[in-house]
Amino acid sequence: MLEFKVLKQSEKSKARLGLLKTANGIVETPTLVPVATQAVVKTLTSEEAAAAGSQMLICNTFHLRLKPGEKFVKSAGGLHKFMNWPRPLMTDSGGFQVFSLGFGKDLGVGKIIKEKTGEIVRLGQQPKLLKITDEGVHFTSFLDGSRLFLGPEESMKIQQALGADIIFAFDECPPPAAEHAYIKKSLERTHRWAKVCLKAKRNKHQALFGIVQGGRYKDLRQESARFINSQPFDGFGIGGEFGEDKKSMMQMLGWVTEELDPKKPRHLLGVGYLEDIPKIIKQGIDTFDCIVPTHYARHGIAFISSGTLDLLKSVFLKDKKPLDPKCSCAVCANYSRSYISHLFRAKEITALKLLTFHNLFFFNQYVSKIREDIRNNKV
RNA sequence: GGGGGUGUACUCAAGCAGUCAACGAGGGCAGACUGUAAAUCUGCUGGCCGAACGGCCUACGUAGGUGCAAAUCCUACCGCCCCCA
Repeated sequence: MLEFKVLKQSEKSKARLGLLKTANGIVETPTLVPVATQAVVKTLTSEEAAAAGSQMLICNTFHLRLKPGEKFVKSAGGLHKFMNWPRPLMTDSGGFQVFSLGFGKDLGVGKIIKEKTGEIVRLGQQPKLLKITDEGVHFTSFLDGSRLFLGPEESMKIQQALGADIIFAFDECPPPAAEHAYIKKSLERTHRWAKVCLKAKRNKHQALFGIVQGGRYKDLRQESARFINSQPFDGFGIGGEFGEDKKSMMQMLGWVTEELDPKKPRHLLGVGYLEDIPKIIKQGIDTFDCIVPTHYARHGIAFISSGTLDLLKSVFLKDKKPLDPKCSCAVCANYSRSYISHLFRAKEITALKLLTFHNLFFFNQYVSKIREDIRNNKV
């Protein structure tokens, strides 16, 4: 099972240094959990993901249910063996797809909304591509049009077959800027589902995290955090939206972490622009996953100590420096901006791999430095 | 030498009298992306003025012509391609 030890609680902030012991290894926290939706960190082998400093990966129940189907993964001996990742693994429950394939797609918005919008989703509203009921969510597969139903039991069953070390309760990730009444109703559903997930069977080594929702509303965030905290979960996930700016985001995170048992790990779902990372850690977050380092890499953006580079820009063709002169990764040791820029402009797939590796290494290094800072009383 | 075809913006390529500064694609440029339907998506891409509607100028091989109006029709010339001798 899961063991979580807080090695040090910062006196300057809510940040803490910890060790998360899973059946497949130990994770030093705080840590970034790179996203491996389809049982792969896109463009990298599992060995490379590890070489980039990744300690734990998160795969997706929804995607693996559709492709290849959990039975193939199970017959391969589980996710760890299937993807050759003999280290800690998480699976997301599919709750995020309720949003990303639903209102997120309809409204053309991400999880976090930039401009002030007011309340744009009302109680009773349904997204176009899927139907949310009290039992679960009916999806239409984008692969072949087939119907897929995902509810708490289904999600748990699939996650049991996949066999990750940490699995998440099936939640509704509600759209940002939904009105209070919508979030309240959604929250009741998510809480009911949380109880169903707790009752469902899972493998002995699997820890179950409950997910706190509540949108941008303080009363609902607190209510959700208290409820999830009162249940026998092994840890917490914090999901949904966090308002329109970073300040409100940190405030909202604070409402939640205040209510959570400090002895259990907290995972923030899907947040992690580089500049967000120190802030969420200071709010008491232990682990967090984010597509940014890998996703942006495939779009040509390198994260470096002095900011970001867009390798698609022609200026980099004549730039012989490494991506980041201060970075000690294998890509920076061996390749120039010029070369990587050329590969991008020539649409060579190796470009994606080189940048993904660097970004991941850079993010992991960045978080490792924060762990150091917590240890040394700097954070 | 005879016959046929063709020449369009950075490139390829549509258009074959007015709705054409010219479809589309590539390239170029700019922007977006936070529990990944994402090696993706969006916008711009002749010049000048304008926030915009729009206006003016220059442009469809070259030079003339017809016509209210030409990338589109006619004449000559130039270049490329194919077939026959």
